[in-house]
Formats: sequence, structure tokens, C-alpha cells
Amino acid sequence: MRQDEGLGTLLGYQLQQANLIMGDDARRALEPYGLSPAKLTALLLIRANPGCDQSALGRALSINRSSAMKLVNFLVTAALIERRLGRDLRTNALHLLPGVDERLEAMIAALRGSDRHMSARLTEGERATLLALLRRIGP
Amino acid sequence: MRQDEGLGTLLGYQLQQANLIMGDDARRALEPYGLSPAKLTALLLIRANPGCDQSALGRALSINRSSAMKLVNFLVTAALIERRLGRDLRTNALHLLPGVDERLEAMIAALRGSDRHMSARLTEGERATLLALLRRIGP
DNA sequence: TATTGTTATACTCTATAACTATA
DNA sequence: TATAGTTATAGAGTATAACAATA
Repeated sequence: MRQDEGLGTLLGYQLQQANLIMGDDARRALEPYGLSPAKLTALLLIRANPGCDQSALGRALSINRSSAMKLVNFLVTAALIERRLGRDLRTNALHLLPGVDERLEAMIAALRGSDRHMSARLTEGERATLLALLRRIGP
Repeated sequence: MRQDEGLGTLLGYQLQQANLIMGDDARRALEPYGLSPAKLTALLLIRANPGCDQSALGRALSINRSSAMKLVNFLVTAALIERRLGRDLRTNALHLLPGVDERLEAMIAALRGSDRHMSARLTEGERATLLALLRRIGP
């Protein structure tokens, strides 16, 4: 199949392609832990914000309350976090369960390994340049 | 909500963030045409490979035959393409319907507008650098 | 035996809408 | 009246498994 010419000059298209490639590998790297990259991100957010509630987590992940609910349910069922009583009777407070912090370190190491592997064709300087440019994407 | 430190130094994470931002805007830009970026990509592939079959299209998009089937069904129902008789009696040949080529140009213009808007904070040189670096992502 | 299209089914992620309890 | 959690439901996008027709 021939590629469309012009598609390759769109930043959005190249971004999507690179993201698919890295995402697939990241997913593979986290498979032994039973977590997707998105779920690991949620876990890291909860670790950085112990006691946060589901709605705040959802906002940070750009998903709504209902979707955040499902995500939290999964993490609770997987015995990674727990819901404690929050500042309100309406609100619950999310906390990592004991021992999860250590397991998180292993997951991050796996993710970093994947990240390195998929950017192996870039020098350190190029990698830093890429990171800096990506941070400036936006309206 | 505080961000996890370290997450921002992962290429995969920044890639994902940038991709989400650009993808949202691209989706908005194509809304008037009733197409998602992925569906436009399929259309561009069919234009670049007139007479291709569904399985080849699927392979080019990294989706399987069954998913390609659904995609082609959508494009047929939207009166954008048609299935003609292929080289086999098993195979059908995908072709753009008359007039779609012109409409495609408008869609591409909208997409390019979005692309430029979301990379407005980059110089031309930086944009080219980013494109080149993204192309080198991979194992 | 292998390939193409097709259908049925299911899974993931997301959203909307409505409800309950609390504030 | 507004907010947090919850539930039911739906839609997009993907996959697997099976089947028929054709090669």
C-alpha cells in the first residue's frame, strides 16, 4: 500500500504514529503487572496526592466522574488502593495500600526501560529536545 | 492535584499528552465533515491506492479484517466510497465516489489549519526538528 | 490449504442521564 | 442549589472465532 503524501508532514499524524508505537511497547512492558499505562498514571497521581477524591482524580486525567469511578473500582479490586472516609460524608479519600509503593517502583522501572528502548535511536540531547518541543504543543 | 514528578521525563507520557491535545483539536476541525482523523486517514489511503481491498487497508491501518470491514461499511454508508468488483471474486476494490476527491481537499485544509494552530508556539525550524525526531521513534 | 469477506460476540474506554446522600 | 458518588445505558473502536465462497 502506498502512503498518502502530505500526511507525513502533519505533526498530528507523526505524533499519533509515534504514540502508537511507544504505547504498544509500554503496554507490553506493564503486562506482567496487570496494568495499562493509563492505570499506572492514575496510581502515580494517587501516590502524589494521598487522600484525593475520585472526582479530582478524574479531572486530572480528563475523564468524568463516572469513568473515574470505574477506574477506581478496578484499582480497588486489584488490591492496589483503598477508599477511606473523606473530609465529607459525600467524599472518599483514595490511598495506596501498604506495599504498593514498592511495587510501583518496579513498574516505573519497566516503563522507563521501554521508554529508553523506543528512543534508542536518539542521542541524549535529541531526546531532551524532543521532550521540550512536545511540552510546547498546544493552542 | 499535584503531578507525579518523573512522569514528565518519560517520552511516552509527553507524547501521549501532546497527542491528546492535538487529537482533540483535529477531531473538532473535522467535525463539520462528520469524519474522525482515523477515518480521514482511511479515505486518504484509498485515494492513494484506488482499487485496494479491505484487508490491505486494514493492514495499512494496523487493524484486522473485521475492524476494517466496519470502517469500510461506514465510509460506504456515508457515500464517500464504493465497493467494486475486485481482481478476485473474493475481493472487492475500494474507490472514492465522484466529487469526494474535492471534498477531501477541504478536509485536509481543515486538518492542516488545526495542525498549524496547535504548533503555533514552534518556529518553522522547531516544527521540522520535531517531525524528524518523531520519525525516529521506534525499537 | 489459504485468503477474503462477513457475521456474531465481547472487551475497553469513554460519555450522558438520572438517582441518592450530603453539603 | 450544588457536589460526590453511584448506577444503568450507550457509543466508538478494537479483537477473536467461526463460516461461506473463492483461489
